[in-house]
Amino acid sequence: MKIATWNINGVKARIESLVAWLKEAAPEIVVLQEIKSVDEGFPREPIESLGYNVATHGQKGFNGVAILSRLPFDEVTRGLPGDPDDVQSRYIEAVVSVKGGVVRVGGLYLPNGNPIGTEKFTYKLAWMRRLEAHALALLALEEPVVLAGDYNVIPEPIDAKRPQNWLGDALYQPESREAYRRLTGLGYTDALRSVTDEQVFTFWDYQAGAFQKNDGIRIDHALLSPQAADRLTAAGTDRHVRAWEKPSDHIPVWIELGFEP
DNA sequence: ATGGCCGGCGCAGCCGGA
Repeated sequence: MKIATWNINGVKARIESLVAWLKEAAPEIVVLQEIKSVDEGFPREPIESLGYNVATHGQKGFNGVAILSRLPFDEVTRGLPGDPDDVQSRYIEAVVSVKGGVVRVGGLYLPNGNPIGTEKFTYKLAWMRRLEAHALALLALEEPVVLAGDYNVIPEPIDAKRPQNWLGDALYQPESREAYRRLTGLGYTDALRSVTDEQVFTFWDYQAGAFQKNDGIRIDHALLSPQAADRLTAAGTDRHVRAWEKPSDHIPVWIELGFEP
């Protein structure tokens, strides 16, 4: 089964591209970030028409995440545990049944954190601590777990065309990269990095002709619990989508797991 | 070499993004 993540930067602005991509990529499960919509404003119909169940965790104007699944949801939970006062919609998790068990998918939109030295960066690091705690708790379930989304972390120098340009940026701070490494240290596998050593990007800024110059970064990731990593057969990106009319600045990232629906 | 964008909100121009 194919599971994908895509920061679409506004679901209403991207609905035509989303439908076109769902038709061609045909993923079983998709997590979306930056839907920038309240739940009632989410364009469910064109997606449900393609055979997807839709669960949203929206917010007015910015942020917002969603999960689409051709398999019925056994369970959906909204919000990342660990801070009841956090009002930002950045996490949604669902469980679906497959032959012989379940797959659990968490879709996340990790805070950008810029500029460093402000409460925005503090919030990012606190959010990553909460994600770490939740990821650890999920390991105890011994299920195939996929934590996919826009992590807003450039893990290594190879993950940026010009790493020196990101030295003062929250996406590439030592604290951000350490927090990401703690997730893999728990036993989660960076799916894309486990299938290739090559430079792969998932984001190119709208400004300065960044895509034309391939001045990109890899910040959208899928982390796999051991039970999911054991079933990983492929991982990749849909780079051509960035060249479409009115593109998101991020592209879809996908994995294939050897589970039968 | 430098600087160059986009979506939402709401109807001008700012906020947030990365």
